[in-house]
Amino acid sequence: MVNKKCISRLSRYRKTLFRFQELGFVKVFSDTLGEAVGVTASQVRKDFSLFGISGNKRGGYKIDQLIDKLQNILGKDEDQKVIVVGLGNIGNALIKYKGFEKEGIKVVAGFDIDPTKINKKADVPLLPLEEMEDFVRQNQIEVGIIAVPDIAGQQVFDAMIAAGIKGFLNFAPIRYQNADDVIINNVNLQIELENVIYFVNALIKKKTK
Amino acid sequence: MVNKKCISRLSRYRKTLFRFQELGFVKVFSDTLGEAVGVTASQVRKDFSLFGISGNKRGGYKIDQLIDKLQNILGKDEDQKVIVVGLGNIGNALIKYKGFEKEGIKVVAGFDIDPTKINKKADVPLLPLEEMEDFVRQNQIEVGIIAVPDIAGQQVFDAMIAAGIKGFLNFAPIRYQNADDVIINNVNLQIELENVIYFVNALIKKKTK
DNA sequence: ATTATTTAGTGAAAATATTCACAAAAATAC
DNA sequence: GTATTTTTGTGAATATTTTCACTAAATAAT
Repeated sequence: MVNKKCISRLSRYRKTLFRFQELGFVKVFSDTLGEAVGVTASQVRKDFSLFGISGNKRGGYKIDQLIDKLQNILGKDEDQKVIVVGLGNIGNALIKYKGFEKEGIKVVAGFDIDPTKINKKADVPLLPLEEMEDFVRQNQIEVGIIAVPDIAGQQVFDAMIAAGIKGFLNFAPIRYQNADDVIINNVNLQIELENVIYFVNALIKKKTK
Repeated sequence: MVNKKCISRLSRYRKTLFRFQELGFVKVFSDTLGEAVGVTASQVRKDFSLFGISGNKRGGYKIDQLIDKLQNILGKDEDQKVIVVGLGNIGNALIKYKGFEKEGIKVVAGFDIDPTKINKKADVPLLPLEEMEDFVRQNQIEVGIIAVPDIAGQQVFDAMIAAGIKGFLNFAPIRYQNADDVIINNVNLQIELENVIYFVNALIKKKTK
């Protein structure tokens, strides 16, 4: 079944395939790719079969074609424009982060309610929050990153929905109300870190007993 | 079964319980808590049962006791010290990020190979990478955050392992070699964003057809 | 006191996700 | 040109996770 985890794997396959391509490889097998990505060969084949991607028996998959198909599935035929709302530590980091551009994702603007954060002439323009809705409509932005404090989250979310944003990468540690018909992917760094701490403690307990 | 997702839910329960506690509530039911967190009541009860947490039939769970037990499980009886390696955009943001402190997690130092990033007198000291191993040993750090470029990842990882770090929150988009007996939690913001983009496109296709 | 109601705790069932295992196709070897 | 090997594609089997559904305990109502 096609779910979040499955799509993440496709992203990882693609990334690995780019690397293989750069190294001059032309074809790849499910076991090679699987090993590089850290999944089983069956998983690779099952994922591909789910999306109707096929290779050649005994011949593996042609890397070029495979990348093309993945690009198509992951929607990277053209650049994807995203905005960042909230220019605190995380928001600012994401705007400066170069990793997105490689995959055809372009952060086109940042927004904040704090006037001291505004810089319309910056490389990626940093604009006042009240300009967000117009900007989104004019530039037909579909995806936004929320990096505001939890207290401001719902309000910002509502405004983004009103402007027409359909997908959210959300760093604010809250669950949004009226979130039907949109995609929300929550990233909670606190929880991720707590997870590490739990399993480290579990590991150490296991060893000492 | 106790897995990453399950522990994440415990973290979310705890967070929600703190909120309830602040609002003056004394007890909570599995359905109330579940709704607040966004999971079913059965899921809440199952999770608790897995860790031997019990409430009272018809009486629900006492919030104080519940928090205590969760603190115990998640290892927050005392402060957890972590370091950040890599003082680029993400690394810096994490050092300044206040969200961790609330849950008893303290970022005690940052490290980078670039001398211009060093500031030993900062609130959270920013130190040269070569001091990392000593620092980790002297302060008995068990958990570290890797926020270096992928190219530097493995080397930094090896050094951290050598110093005795047992758990990693990793932002570098690579899979580490020789990663047995340690905990690695990978966070890949690119993949998370690509996920949103995929599902937004899928959503829009579904509507227009 | 007795009855009715609510809610935890938990095995069983259902739903999901992953792996297995093998047939069929393609390439290679002889 | 036939046999052998390799690797895909996939239905079946297995494993994992979540939900269901019911028992039993606690509380409240009569």
